[in-house]
Amino acid sequence: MKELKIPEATVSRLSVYSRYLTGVEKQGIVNISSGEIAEGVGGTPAQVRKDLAYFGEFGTRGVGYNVKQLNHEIMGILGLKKRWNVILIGAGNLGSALSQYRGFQERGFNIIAVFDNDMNKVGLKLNGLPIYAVSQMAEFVDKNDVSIGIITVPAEYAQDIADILVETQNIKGILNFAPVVLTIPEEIEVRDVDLTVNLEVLSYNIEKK
Amino acid sequence: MKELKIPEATVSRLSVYSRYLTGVEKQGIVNISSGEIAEGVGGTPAQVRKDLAYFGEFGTRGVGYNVKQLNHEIMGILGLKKRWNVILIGAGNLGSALSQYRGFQERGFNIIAVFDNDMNKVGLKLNGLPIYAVSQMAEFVDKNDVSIGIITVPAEYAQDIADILVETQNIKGILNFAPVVLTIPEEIEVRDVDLTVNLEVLSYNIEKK
DNA sequence: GACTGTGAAGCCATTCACAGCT
DNA sequence: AGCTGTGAATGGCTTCACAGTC
Repeated sequence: MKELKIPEATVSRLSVYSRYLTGVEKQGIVNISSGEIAEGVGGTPAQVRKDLAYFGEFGTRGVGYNVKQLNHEIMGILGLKKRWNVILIGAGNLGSALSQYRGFQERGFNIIAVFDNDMNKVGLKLNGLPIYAVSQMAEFVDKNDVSIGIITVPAEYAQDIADILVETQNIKGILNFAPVVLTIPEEIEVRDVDLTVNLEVLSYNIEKK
Repeated sequence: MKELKIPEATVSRLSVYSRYLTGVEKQGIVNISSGEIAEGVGGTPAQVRKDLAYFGEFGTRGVGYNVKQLNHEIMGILGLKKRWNVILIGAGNLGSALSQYRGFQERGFNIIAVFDNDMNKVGLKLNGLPIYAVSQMAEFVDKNDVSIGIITVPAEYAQDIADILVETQNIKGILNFAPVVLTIPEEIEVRDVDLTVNLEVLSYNIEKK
């Protein structure tokens, strides 16, 4: 095992491997080769082995990997052995969809509250989750050990929300769905999810032909 | 201008540049430098110039780029001068969110119908869009010149939906939100959007520190 | 003086190919 | 024989640095 710089693409793939392995595990399969994993996730065997080798020697030569054990290792690497408390800001359509998204729960992310500035929504529930006013957000974050915020407000409000989250000193990461670049101190992790970019790359690739 | 292989990352960034320029254009700004674009989208000036240079010489030395003209060029490159007819398969939460998502409309993607196999939903409207049965999908695609399908069904049904879309001979691209690898003939473009991967990379980056 | 366009250099990620275990 | 782990080779993307143009 080497303590090298890990490619971000490797980390993304580990996440995919882990979800795939979770499914395989449920089927009761005990061992799996890099080739089988590659097949299952749409990659190459060499890539799978290289990705895993950044973090240790998890396999057995001639045999492959123990599914359960490997998945456990990967989840440890990704920080998924514990559960994360997450809040969602923006009770619009996308926020509503994400608040109910099974995948987050299944992978250890508990969305515990939703925040919005629309006073018609505040006090109501969104898929069983309480909706609070943004003015209550900082206090809530600190009291409830929230470390990740998901921003699904319109672009023009995203920076304001980010500023409040940063101030809490508890938030360590932000998943931003607003199509705007956030200015955030670098000790806080930010990832942008851009839904239209994906459609536009598709459009480009189609037209190119 | 060279007809080289274009990095996919470049295409993604062009999409971001274009959306940014659309905003700048609305402010009535006429010219912009690579440095200003970089600032606006969170990149570097050299990157911006290199990305654009793959497709032509759009700027003026000493001056910069004409905002409106550059945006028009980029939209042409991305295939966004026309509008695309899009259908959405899966009238669940995520589908509902996407069907209403402004960003798609604004960028030239018309979602014209939603399909679902839940007979309690079929016949109803989702944010003003008709919900049809999946059995009607192939016919609809061919009659309405639909070229892109957005899959938001659970993982276990995604391949079946993809198979139907492929059969239509009209669909040219698929945006897949199901966390599963689709088997698709290579003449059809596929892009996967994986929501949990982003959260897990965030988790990894937070833990790493 | 300001800013683009671009070859060259540098850096990062993927693929290859094989030694090393079981 | 089968499959992992990994240095080396390759390929691709980004950054640098400067010539070219206005």
